[in-house]
Amino acid sequence: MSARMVGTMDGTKQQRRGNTRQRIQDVALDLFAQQGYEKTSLREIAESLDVTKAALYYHFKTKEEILVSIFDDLTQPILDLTEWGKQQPHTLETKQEIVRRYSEILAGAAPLFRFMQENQAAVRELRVGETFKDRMQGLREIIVDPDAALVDQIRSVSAIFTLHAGMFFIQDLDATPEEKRKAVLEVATDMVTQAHQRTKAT
Amino acid sequence: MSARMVGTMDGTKQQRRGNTRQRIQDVALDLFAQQGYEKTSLREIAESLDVTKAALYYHFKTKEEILVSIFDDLTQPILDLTEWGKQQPHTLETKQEIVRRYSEILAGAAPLFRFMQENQAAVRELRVGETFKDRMQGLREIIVDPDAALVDQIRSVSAIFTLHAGMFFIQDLDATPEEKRKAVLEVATDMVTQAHQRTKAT
Amino acid sequence: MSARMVGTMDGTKQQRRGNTRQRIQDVALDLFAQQGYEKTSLREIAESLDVTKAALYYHFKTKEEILVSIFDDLTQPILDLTEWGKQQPHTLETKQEIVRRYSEILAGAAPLFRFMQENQAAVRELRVGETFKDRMQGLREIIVDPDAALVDQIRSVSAIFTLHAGMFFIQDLDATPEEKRKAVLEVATDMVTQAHQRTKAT
Amino acid sequence: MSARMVGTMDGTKQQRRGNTRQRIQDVALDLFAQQGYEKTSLREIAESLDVTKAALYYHFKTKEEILVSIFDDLTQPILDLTEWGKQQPHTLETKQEIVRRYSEILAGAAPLFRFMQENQAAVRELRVGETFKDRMQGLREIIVDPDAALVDQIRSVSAIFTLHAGMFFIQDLDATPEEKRKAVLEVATDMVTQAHQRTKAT
DNA sequence: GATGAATGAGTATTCATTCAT
DNA sequence: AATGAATGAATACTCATTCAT
Repeated sequence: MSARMVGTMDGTKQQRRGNTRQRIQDVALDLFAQQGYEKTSLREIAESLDVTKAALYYHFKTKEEILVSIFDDLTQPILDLTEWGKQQPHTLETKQEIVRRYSEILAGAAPLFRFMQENQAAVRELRVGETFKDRMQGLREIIVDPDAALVDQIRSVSAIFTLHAGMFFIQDLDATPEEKRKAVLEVATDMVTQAHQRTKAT
Repeated sequence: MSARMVGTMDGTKQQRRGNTRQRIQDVALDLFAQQGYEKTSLREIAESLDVTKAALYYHFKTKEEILVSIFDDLTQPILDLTEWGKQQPHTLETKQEIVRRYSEILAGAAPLFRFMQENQAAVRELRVGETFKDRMQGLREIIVDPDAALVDQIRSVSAIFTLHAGMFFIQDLDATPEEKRKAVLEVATDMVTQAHQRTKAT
Repeated sequence: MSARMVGTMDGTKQQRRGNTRQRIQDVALDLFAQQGYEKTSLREIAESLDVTKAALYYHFKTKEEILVSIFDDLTQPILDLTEWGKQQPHTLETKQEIVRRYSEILAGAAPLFRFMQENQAAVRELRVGETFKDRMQGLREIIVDPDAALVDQIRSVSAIFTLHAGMFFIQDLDATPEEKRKAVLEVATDMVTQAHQRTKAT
Repeated sequence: MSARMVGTMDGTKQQRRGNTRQRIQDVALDLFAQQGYEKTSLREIAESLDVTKAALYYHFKTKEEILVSIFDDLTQPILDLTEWGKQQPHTLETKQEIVRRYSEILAGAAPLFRFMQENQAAVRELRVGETFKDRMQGLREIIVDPDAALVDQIRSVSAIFTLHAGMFFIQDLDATPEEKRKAVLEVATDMVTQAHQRTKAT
């Protein structure tokens, strides 16, 4: 269920060698995503792992740092994508490719993005809040043409939101996850395309 | 900043007539929206109003009930809109009108909707969580055509999501709030229109 | 169910003329007996009667005073009995008569005595605690012969305790309440008789 | 005064090794017995021990659990006695032995039994309430002959109550505690004997 | 690489009581 | 004869964090 698989080849209890840090991150992310950041207590995380709270403090300085560490690991791809995007010409093809790759990133770390979406208030005063905003801002600067009409700027931004929405608000639609992801991507691509073309048509 | 203004014409402290209940709701909504539901304590609300915590309990049975009361008051318009929508033919014009009116409802109770958006995790296990889901579901059933292609269903849902996102994620764009609202509405209308027309074209 | 019946001949809501004080006492005693003194809140009493807490304060100065008023009304018979007993010769017949009459008093105000028995800790630091002790002490002085052997003194005290216990700890025995009361009375009388006779035999 | 002594040979404050749990139980029982369960707050217990309230929660999950733990430790002997009694023939000698041993158990955990007696109302809705009832029921089944006349059944039950009463309602009689315990035991034994013989005489 | 024991600050909630109307 | 509005003090309980071992 978790973002990163923890190889537990043998069912023995003695698998906890050097991987405790990872296990904490995995369990924490699952709980954060399910119940929210504030509602998830360190006691809960510790009990889920069958270690003491103090053990968490051996690996992380604070509760926030657990989140930060997960976040940093899992949002690195956004940075990479932005970096790549900046070096490309601002063509339609680039934008479409960004949208496509972003869709993959989202799918690859769904619990984290779900968490970020559903805990904006809690996350706002945490360091990750700012960082996330910055990373998203980076993406925006590539996708949104500052010379475009307001409507088209919004169309571009909305393309990204559509991807986000697609991850969580569409679960009841009647299709396989993969079909849905494809369809969402198509809609988002479409929006970014329309925005681009209308701008160039001016 | 609050949804409903509490006229305090005179600065005197002795204005505590019958309006305390309202004042609690107003202050609570502001704080919930700013800091999140969990992070906002009853102590904080009470201190903001210069009353004791016990006074809050005279007016509301629990913390949750404060939220519920605000929510019930402020989301009634969605119910009304859905009711109206159900009685209309499922034409393009109806859908556009729904989008337009929904945009107005959103603008009219912005702090609440911002709160709901940013506190989904916290709200999920509260009664308002379910209720909100239900109310949104009602809207969806009018706007989304079950016979439409998957992409077009997504386009419709995304239109609504765009309206929501538009309220909070677009603040840095360079335009007045009213211009932005108009533009967001235009994009959303456009999406719903495309979804409708593509479906009918089949 | 309550100690004193409140004539509610008509089912109308308007029966609350001058009897509110009484109704408070009745409801309070029932709740005190069921849940204990500490666990019964004035809110609960008020809600049971469909009046406000403040109304209770119109009739009684404090929570304790509600209990005191009930207690004073209902334990008067013990005082009367003691008064009567003092004027009698300390014969066996007198003691037996005391036991018999006390059994009736107990049966006539069962909820109060149950309450006193089950809430000794709570009642100890209330005025009624002291008062009750005093009243029981009065009875004891008549029934217990100071010249009797220790065992026989205990036998006498235990007779009274048997009456008390008989009211509540014997509910599962297979007999009608009236049969049980009679049987308990017989045992108690027997104990007091044995105590008396052994003493006189010396 | 407490049931179990906590050896604090040195008066130093730094004795907090592994005995905190025990100290909590001891202090709690003393306070519960003195003031009642409801009236005794965790703050009070904590302050008596010079630790914080949170420390109590490290050792016990709830206030009730403190009581349960004390209760379980201290009423185990009743279970043992019942177990023993079940394996014996239901002779007079067995019943007398049961009464004798029960008297010792009572004396050995006087504060707890005093507490149970004086806090029946409070204890009724706690787990210990049910458990205690069950344990007493076990004893009763051995001592009370179901074929005996109602009076004799009551006589047997009353024997047990006499033991209880003996612990608390006889403090003002003029004799040493040990003398009193002996005398109470004699009375109780007598009652059980009479009940037994009358039944067999039939 | 962890635990056992504890803390300080906080939380939502409840209670008996007051008082102007 | 009673209410509406409020208070001050308390309660059981939780949390993130610390630190000696």
